[in-house]
Amino acid sequence: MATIKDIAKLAGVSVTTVSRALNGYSDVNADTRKRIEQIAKEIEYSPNALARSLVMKHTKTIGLLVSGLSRDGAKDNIVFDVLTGINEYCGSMGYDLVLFNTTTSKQKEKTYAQLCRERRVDGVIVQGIKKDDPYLIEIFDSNIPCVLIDVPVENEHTGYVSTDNVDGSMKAIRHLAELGHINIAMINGHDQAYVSKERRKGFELGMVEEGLDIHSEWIVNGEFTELKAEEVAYHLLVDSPEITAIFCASDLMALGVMRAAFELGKRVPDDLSIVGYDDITLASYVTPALTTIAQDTFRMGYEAADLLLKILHQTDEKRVQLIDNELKVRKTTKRCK
Amino acid sequence: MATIKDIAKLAGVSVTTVSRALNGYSDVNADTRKRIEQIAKEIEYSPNALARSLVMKHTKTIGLLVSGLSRDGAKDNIVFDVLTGINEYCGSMGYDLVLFNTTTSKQKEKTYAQLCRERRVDGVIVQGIKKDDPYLIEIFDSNIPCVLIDVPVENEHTGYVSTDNVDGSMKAIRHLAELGHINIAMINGHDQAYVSKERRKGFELGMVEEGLDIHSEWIVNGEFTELKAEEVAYHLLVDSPEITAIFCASDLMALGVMRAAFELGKRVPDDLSIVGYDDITLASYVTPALTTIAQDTFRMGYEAADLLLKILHQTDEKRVQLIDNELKVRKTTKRCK
DNA sequence: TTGTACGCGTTATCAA
DNA sequence: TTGATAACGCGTACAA
Repeated sequence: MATIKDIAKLAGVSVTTVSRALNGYSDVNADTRKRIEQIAKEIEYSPNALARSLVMKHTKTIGLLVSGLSRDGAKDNIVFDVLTGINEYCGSMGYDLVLFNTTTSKQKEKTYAQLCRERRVDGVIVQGIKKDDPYLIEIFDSNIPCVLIDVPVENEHTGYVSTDNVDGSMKAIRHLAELGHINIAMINGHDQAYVSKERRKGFELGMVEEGLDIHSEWIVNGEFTELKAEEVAYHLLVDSPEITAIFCASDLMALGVMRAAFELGKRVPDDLSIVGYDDITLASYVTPALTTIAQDTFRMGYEAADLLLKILHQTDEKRVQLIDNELKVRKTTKRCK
Repeated sequence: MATIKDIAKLAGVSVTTVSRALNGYSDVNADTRKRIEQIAKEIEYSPNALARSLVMKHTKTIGLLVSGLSRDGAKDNIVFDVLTGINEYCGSMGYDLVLFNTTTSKQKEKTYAQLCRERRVDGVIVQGIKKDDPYLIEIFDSNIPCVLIDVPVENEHTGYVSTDNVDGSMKAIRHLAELGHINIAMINGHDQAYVSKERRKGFELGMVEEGLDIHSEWIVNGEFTELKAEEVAYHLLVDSPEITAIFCASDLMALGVMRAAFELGKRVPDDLSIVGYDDITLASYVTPALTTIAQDTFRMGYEAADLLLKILHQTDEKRVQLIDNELKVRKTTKRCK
């Protein structure tokens, strides 16, 4: 593989001159520059990013730490959407992405800092991390620039992007209340997710705001999975048939609830109204189409990358970026009988 | 950031010894090794992969060239699934993934070889590339180990993984013929995709095998998009109401055809049977659930990574890996009236 | 405008 | 069992 040394030899100049010519420095003769560029093209020279990074102290790469990069993560397209957003912005800024492997046990031995430092990534974007993940402390303590998705951590070198999950949930409850629903239940995710806490808070705030009673036994965890949500919703609806509406902390769980309702012979939305969260692709394709709180996940990724690069270049003091969410009324909610 | 030099100083030995100790060489005193490891931990040393790669001539990274990494690529979860499969295998083998940016115009100036050589990736996996993409020639001509998804290119250093698209399509036609369908149309993708050619061939072979007439005007391109497929299917069904079944080269397009049927007041599957291709997540969630030819896209990614590493280490002569596909009969196909 | 010399952090060769 | 020393490919003071 060709190096600047080869070019130097061929052009009869020193490597310094070649380096300067190729990097667009002004203090190099126009003729020599042209000659050098010509030769570079001829021998198909590509700069060695490794060698360059070694001396330049930056790699122009962003590390990606993604938990949901597993087989069933495909159903909700959230991870993918965020990834796409990150990719879009990073690409436009000349940064490449490296996917870290946190899934396999082999790599799990490595600490967060080790992972990042080995590859010498300039910064990291973290997605799908749980509250009790040991990485979280490391992220905070290390001095590696980092942006998290949906996990509020703030620091000199770390920030986050999220949506207003409290407000989003309140929108859902308001919508349900407007339709005359009083007995509203909630299927939440799990206690290891920050969004779950927020969405529950929004649920409760919304209920209070609307003057509705909160039955704490009507708030159950569905583990963010369709199956578990189906199961808990089934029992919930059997035990408390007076429930007329369920707010779910994710669309996937809402799908599970729809199944449970079907099994019990309850029609959606006639007998049971359902509101989801996320607006995944499936939401608008299932029948009936799911009413949900939409998050612009692509934009979350895009803004995360933007925020990270700003932290990197210290061009901004901002450490938090909130994205709008929006109630999308479709076919799973209806006026209470 | 700590280096082996720091450790050497602290331990009172040479860098050579440190290097050997940390890399598990046998010719180093047990005591010194222990001391070195101890110090390494204390000062939080991580090896610099850049420096190592510079001398080792390999980076333990695989480059990913993905075309469908765009916002609407989320609907069909194919790209994501393949990515997950690649990630799974590479992770288990200690390889990291770097996502190349081919989408943005800025990076589009770079040639394939430049992209790969700059980052010094050990190999590349290419997905979603079209027949007329200039990269294709480069992939063949360069000597960079590469595995393509669904593009038959074979070489000393390049191979591919795919499914038997001819056979898959024949399965679809056989199924339709068994149900008594005679007037079968096909919505294909576009001419820049290899799979389109294959699936068309399978369609035709299947029709011949079943003794059915092929109407060439009943084979139209839907560009692999839902919208375009809906449009062409609409016209097709208006012009030729005798059509009772449509085979689509992708599930997304099948969804478009379902819409077209709905607009025309045709019931699926009573008035029109539809078979898709891919078995994306949406396929089993829409109503009626889509009959389709399922591809194990996760496995395609997994096997692609496996094949690539084998080419890399020259442990196998194999350059092609075919994955099974399978007809999944659901609710969009029915006996012809 | 150009060249010399050094350093980035590592591994590898050879000699001690 | 250990240590100098030379690479790897590049950028950059400093000198010319």
